[in-house]
Amino acid sequence: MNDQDRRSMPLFGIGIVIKLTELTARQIRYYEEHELIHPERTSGNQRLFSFHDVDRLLEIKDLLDKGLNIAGIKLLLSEGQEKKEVGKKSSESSDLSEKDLRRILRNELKEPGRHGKANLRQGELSRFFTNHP
Amino acid sequence: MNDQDRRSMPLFGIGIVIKLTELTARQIRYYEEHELIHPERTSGNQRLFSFHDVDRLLEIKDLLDKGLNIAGIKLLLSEGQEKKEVGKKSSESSDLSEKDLRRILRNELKEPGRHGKANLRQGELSRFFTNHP
DNA sequence: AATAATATGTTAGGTTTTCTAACATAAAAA
DNA sequence: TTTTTATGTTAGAAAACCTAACATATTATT
Repeated sequence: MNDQDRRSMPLFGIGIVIKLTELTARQIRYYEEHELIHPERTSGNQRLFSFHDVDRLLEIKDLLDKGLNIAGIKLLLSEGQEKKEVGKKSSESSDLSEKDLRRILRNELKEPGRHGKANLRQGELSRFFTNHP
Repeated sequence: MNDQDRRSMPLFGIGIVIKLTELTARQIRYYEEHELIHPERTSGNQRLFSFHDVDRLLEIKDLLDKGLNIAGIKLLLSEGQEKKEVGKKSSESSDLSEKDLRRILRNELKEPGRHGKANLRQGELSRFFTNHP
């Protein structure tokens, strides 16, 4: 089992995730509804979150704090996932380059620090529990 | 927050622990009843296990496989916990030195390997998720 | 061998947690 | 001003978990 597997292993119930992220259940489910996270389910349909999911949620929280909306966050976080996106004739849903948009958003956020609210920074949970590089 | 805190942070519901350890709920509760583990509880009295708890459970499983009973395991695993054991006039409950007993049990187990049942070895879960030293 | 202890299975009834779906609403965007 | 967005709240149902009790196979003790 590699690091990637470990980070995506379904481990946490929503109750613990609520405490870890300080998000509400409603928020977490809303972000899932909008495909920002994709937690597993138990056989009985209860959500099971991985380290990776929790990291994403912390990132989402951070970006919302910074004024982004769900659509923007979705673009930002979908970085690197556009692997075998087959059959998408250039610009399926938006009409300006998504890569450019991402770059814009990215730059819009380059002023760091001074957003001291979350008890766990950004996407640091799994790093917290995994390696200290 | 240090490593110790991380390892003892209550994170897992019993359902996930059942999968991780391949123990039954009955077994896990029985081991708690006999004070081999001390999982936290939610405000609603549901058990919440830490990495450390899961490690202990894997160790317990291993030792049971090797023929130890609960009492023996309890002695073995209580290693290092006899810090400020005040007011215990020498041998409270047993009459031969507990330290000796532990040493005996310890030696009884020095033939390793060939017990290939558990899917996760010994007390390796949290190491799996934390540092690779 | 007979009896007792140990470790675990099973079941029942109750409580807690989580689920979806619907409606409500403040703030932001159009 | 009207619409959209992100979140709150509520209700009813399902899932997960709880304790307690009784059952039982295996192992120890007498």
